[in-house]
Amino acid sequence: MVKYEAIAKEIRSRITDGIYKVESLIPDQVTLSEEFKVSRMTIKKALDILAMEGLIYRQRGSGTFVMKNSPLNEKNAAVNEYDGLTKQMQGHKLESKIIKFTVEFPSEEMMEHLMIEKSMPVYNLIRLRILDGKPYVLEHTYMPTDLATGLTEEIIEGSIYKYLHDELNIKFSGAYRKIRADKASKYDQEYLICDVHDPILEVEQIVYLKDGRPFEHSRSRHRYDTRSFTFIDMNQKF
Amino acid sequence: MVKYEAIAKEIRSRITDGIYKVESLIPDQVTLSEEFKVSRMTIKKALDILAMEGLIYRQRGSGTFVMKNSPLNEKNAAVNEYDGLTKQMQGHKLESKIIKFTVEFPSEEMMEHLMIEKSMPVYNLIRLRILDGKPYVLEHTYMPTDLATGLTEEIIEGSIYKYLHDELNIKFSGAYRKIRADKASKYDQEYLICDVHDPILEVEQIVYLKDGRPFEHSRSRHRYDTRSFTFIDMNQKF
DNA sequence: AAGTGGTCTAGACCACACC
DNA sequence: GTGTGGTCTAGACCACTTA
Repeated sequence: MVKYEAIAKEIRSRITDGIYKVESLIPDQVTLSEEFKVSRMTIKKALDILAMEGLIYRQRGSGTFVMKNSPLNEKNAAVNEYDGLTKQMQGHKLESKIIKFTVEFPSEEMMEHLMIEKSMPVYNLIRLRILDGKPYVLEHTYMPTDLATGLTEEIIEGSIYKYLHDELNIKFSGAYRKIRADKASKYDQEYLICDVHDPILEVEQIVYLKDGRPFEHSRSRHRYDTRSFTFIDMNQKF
Repeated sequence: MVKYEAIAKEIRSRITDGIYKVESLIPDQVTLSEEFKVSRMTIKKALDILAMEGLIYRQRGSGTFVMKNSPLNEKNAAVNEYDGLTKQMQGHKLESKIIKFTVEFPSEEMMEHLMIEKSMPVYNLIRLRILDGKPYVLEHTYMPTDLATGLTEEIIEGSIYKYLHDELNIKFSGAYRKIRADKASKYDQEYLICDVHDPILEVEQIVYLKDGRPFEHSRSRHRYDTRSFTFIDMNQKF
């Protein structure tokens, strides 16, 4: 681990352990650089991380404070979802029911989303994810066959992302997401076991590889009463 | 403007103008530092910004590429909302209809969200925002009276955030948000002019001041067919 | 005036990819 | 080996707050 990450980790635990108390000043950057025997730039980089996490707040001329933080101390499962549900839901029983698993040529829309030619086949996958025995989310996923090669029913019954990571050594750079509310389709009603008039929370997602190629397009449809998305925006310019 | 911001801006326009073409290498950091006559650290800081925006991707040993970007070139009104709707919706006609504007003692829930005592009065404000003549969002807002002092009907008919910024010189550090789908309440139906069975997209938001104090709690309820939230997560660790 | 955090420099070394 | 980006340094200057 690099120095600034290690220092950020140490200071973070001092905050959560109460050594640096809420709403009080922490030592200034020069003092910290002497304590950790690093340059001030390195200390600043460590503090940048904590500021992005919303743990501290810095004011030119005054110093660095520990933030009052109501939502931050909670385990905030922020909207970082492209590492898959399996990883997020550790400690829960997560099952997958495969509803559809085919290979087909892409639609116009999918050609655009995945930036592929008509001739590149895509996996078309519909999975119902069941959390602790209850229907949780219905996922409609498209992946180009040249990037997610060798998918089998066995793999997609478990964790696709584990397979991609461990077997194909695929790395992601990030994702584009769109969240909206929608009416329940017949599909939603059947598999999520919800009423015609129950709202659905849909997350449309395009995941990108490190080189910028789109790797997956999916629409995840959630029951309105089992899922919400929380996140934190800190340190934006005003 | 500081150097690295100016350089980021220049490189950003070279990308959007097609001078640096998609999927191709851009000049290396040393070359750029010579061109802009700055140190390499400053170039790196400029590139950090563009990487966070998802415009470029850097690979150790290889260089810096322009990302293939479908959603990124679009005007992505990301989820940075605490600077108010007025600022975001420039070019559109935005009206506000005040439905409720009172001062009251906080509920247990609001005491917790805003981290205030029972004795600190809060503004309770309900506004319907009307975009280009159509009902757009119904906002339920609570603000402590000691932080948002001097609110009047006149102010809240326009831009509250402009008042806070220009008159009270208040600065924000960020916000906590939760997005969910919900059924339409009687209120929603009446003011957003929607059907009993239309889903609602609700954004719950707590905005924080620079010193970490909670400044506003709001629930913004949107028609499901007029609003979605898009955002980009880039450069996460995997 | 003193002390704080923010920026910037010039240079060094390292990790990694490619040849 | 060469070239790339990532980290780190020691020091400088600036912007800002507080006294």
